[in-house]
Amino acid sequence: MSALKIYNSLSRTKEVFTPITPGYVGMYVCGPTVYSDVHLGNCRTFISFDIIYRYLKYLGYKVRYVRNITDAGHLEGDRDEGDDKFSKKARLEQVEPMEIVQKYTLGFHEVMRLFNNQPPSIEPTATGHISEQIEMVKQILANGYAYEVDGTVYFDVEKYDREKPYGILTNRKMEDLLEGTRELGGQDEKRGRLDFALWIKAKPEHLMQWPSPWGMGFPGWHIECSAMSEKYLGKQFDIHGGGMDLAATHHTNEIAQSQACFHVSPANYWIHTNMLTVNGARMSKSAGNGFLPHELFTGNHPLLEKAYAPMTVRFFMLQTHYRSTLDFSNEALQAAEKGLKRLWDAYEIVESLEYGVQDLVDEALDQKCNDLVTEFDNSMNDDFNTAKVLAAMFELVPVINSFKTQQLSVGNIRPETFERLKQQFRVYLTDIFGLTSVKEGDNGLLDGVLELLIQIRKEARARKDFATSDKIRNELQQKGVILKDNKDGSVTWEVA
RNA sequence: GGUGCUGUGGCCGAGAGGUUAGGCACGGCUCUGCAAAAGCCGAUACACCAGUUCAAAUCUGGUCAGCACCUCCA
Repeated sequence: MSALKIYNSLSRTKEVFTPITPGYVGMYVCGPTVYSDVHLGNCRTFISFDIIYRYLKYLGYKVRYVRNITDAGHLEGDRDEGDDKFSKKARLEQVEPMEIVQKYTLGFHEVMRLFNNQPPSIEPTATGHISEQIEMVKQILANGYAYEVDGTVYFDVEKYDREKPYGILTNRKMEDLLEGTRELGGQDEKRGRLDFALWIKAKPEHLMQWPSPWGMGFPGWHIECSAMSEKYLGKQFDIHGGGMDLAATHHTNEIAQSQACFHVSPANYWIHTNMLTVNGARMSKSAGNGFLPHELFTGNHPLLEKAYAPMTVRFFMLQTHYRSTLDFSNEALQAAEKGLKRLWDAYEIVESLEYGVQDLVDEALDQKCNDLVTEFDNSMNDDFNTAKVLAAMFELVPVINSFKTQQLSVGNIRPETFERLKQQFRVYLTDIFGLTSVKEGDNGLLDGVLELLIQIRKEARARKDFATSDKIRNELQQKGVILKDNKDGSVTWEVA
């Protein structure tokens, strides 16, 4: 089997993945800021990392997956002043900031559950790690990479850059970065234009504040991830992930903080997932083009023609590589819905098939099946190329369907080939891709009624009373139930 | 302005010097009482202009168009 290769943002190339400790992987992913509902773009990132998490486990690694909840310190504006997002929202809704945090954390978890994302191993919160953040700020100060001005502590970017390249993650030079920022105003406390706050002095009316060596205040946004990743994964760990939008500022600052504090680069592999777009423009909260998951599941959105199941959306995302932008549209979603059904039907068929007696083995067919199944792992090892895995799976669908219709016999391939095909189909679809059945749940009553109708129709057909049989089928179809007459005389039904 | 990325058939999207990606939609055929489903076959392609090469959608240079980040956002 090929070795796992991961595109590393640090080197901008695909690298063979080698964990620090053989057999173990530490992975940190930047989680949501819980001051409002997560939109689909956020979900895409977490679904991408869920697949990565599941695949690493499939490869046999023991994975510690840490994903934080940001519930403090995230400022509204681009300057290190003003309220954080929680305080602002709390004032708006006239509740406690922690009520905001609780509400949207629960909502986030519910959405993750609907998408069948596995929970991370540890989900630490910023407010739960204030002292760790303070300790880190103290150490950075002691190491000389930060300075305090009136209760606020800033990171000295230009000093840091003289020793370590600050813009290493996004390949930017200091001069270019400075060019893109405004001049410091007279009232600015910061020494350098790129300096960012590690700890921020709170105004008396500020709702969320903690005591620190610099007075009452709250942590800057970036320090929480550095402090919590160090606490649970160590000063150096394997993978750090997040959305691409976080690379230039948040992750760049994380690297600088950790280096300044511990003198090592925190993560070996940086993975960045690309954005979800709507009509070619990035989906974002501020642009107002965000889709909420429940709008999608209910179809209650002006741009949606119908509702889409969570699994349809998950599958839709799997059809694109995680580093490509993915454009969101009705057409694409409908195509995904049909494609998933075709694939899932084939999966159910292969699950129900048993290997009987070996027939004359069709060498070309046997080889084709084996090659396509081998493609699954090879494609995933090539930087988690889920789209390519799906292509291989779809190529197996006609083969599987032909086993059912007996246009091909299962005995035409070797028993070990069949078992491997069956197992890998299941493992990939359910364990790695995390897909579940989109069918309606068990409904004994409906089941019984339909069996009766199918029986009456069968009798009508037996006496060639097609008017009656067609009436039953057509009217059921209008009610949303599709009957299918199979070759072997059996009849199956499904909800449209 | 800086840093990157992208431009693939009607739509969505992989791939990456020679070999069918795949899905959806479309056309033909088979099966079927008729359908549906399924199977088989098929058409439509790599933004533009040069260059390298026996061979380029794939490499190089240029042109055009778009996107993202550099400011809160996954």
